[in-house]
Amino acid sequence: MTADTQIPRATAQRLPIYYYYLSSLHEAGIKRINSTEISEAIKFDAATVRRDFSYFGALGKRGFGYDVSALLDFFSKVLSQDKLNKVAVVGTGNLGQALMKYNFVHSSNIQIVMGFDVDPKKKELKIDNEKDETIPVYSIGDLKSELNKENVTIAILTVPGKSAQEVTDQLVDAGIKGILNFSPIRITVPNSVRVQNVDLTTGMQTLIYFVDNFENIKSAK
Amino acid sequence: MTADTQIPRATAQRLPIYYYYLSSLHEAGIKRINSTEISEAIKFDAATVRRDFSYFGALGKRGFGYDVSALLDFFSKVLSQDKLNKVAVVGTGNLGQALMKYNFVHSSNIQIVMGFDVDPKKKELKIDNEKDETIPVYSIGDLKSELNKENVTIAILTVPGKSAQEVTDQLVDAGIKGILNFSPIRITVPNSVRVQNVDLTTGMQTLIYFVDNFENIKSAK
DNA sequence: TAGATTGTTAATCGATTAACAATC
DNA sequence: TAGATTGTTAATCGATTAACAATC
Repeated sequence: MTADTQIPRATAQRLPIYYYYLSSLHEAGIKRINSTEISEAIKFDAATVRRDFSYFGALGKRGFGYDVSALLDFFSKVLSQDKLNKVAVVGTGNLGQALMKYNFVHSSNIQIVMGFDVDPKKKELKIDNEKDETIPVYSIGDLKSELNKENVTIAILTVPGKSAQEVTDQLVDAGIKGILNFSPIRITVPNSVRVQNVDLTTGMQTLIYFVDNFENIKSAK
Repeated sequence: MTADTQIPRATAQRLPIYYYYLSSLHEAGIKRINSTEISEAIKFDAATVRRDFSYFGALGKRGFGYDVSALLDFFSKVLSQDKLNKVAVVGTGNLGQALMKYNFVHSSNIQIVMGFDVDPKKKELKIDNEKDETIPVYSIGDLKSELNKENVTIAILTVPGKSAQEVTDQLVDAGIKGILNFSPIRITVPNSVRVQNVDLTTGMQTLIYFVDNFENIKSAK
């Protein structure tokens, strides 16, 4: 939880991958693992795995490897798996609704608790996921008050590119601390706000480019 | 379309961002742009922008900048915006259905034309997006025949982590050339198949980590 | 021509990986 | 102890960026 050293971005991005893999090992009753086996499963170099872990201290035992349970517990704390993170979807068009319907069913620590839209008649989205929830949708005008009422500090941005920056400014003003950005726009935020881009359409376009231009891409390795 | 030099991965990943930005400029009637303005909009260094463009040849004019229309046309060809890319969703659970519903509405060159699931009673998903389509869902057993019938070479993988690798092997066997992987598993494919990972839950977990450990992350810049 | 901005060289930075001494 | 595997140093690689000569 408290890291003495600064963690490189690249390492931080891999933490959820490690966590997921360790969970699956734990579930399968595997008690012990080494960096080579981890490496084979998640496709990062074994040295990268050891280096990543070592940022958090000496988590393994030389000549032995890593204790799955202990490691899982540790990363669980690092990734705040114990606390519930309430999230708002901003922009309840096709993509926003799709995400509300999905609602991170397999992550117990993430829950979408409200949506916002310019069009306030999109109220009360009936959701039929495993949890059978109903997620309220509010007008964008009520952003600040509704977010604060429920203490929501993470937002999923699924508005059209055109309004992405404008809505971002409102989110920042409302005290949002993290934005999962689905728009193809690179939004501007103050230094205290974190942005994570999810490249959906962009990722698909890149994939098509990679497929069509197989030979031209450097070291696909 | 034909690049003389090999394109670095990082550059290829930025192409759709450039394309999207150029489209918006074109739509706004802007005829001319320079690397500094592009840089400000998309948040990559101006030198990175010029370097990226230069992999495709000398696309600009010194002392002038870039002609928006010409650049847009060029990238449109590079990214195969003219041809329709038919895509299959494999795993029609919450996330898969959500994506079928979404169906890349804003990208005219991408279309989800079929889905697959182990549970074949999930047939005929009624979709009510702008296009009012009905996308058929087949049994995973019919993967090869149905994909080949429609000449689908791109798949979106939205099966549970547990079966991700097994289903991937079937996709490869069926002749799939590109996989947009939503599972938190890093799948193994032969060298001739491209994989693009989309980190949805993973991205959200990373975001939460970044927010909670603001001070500990290196050079968030 | 003078001014502006590209395309590219060279320097820097961050991330990956090979190699191995430390040590369980 | 002998064998195995970590944690870390040093080398490498790829990507970013500063700086500027080329040139429209």
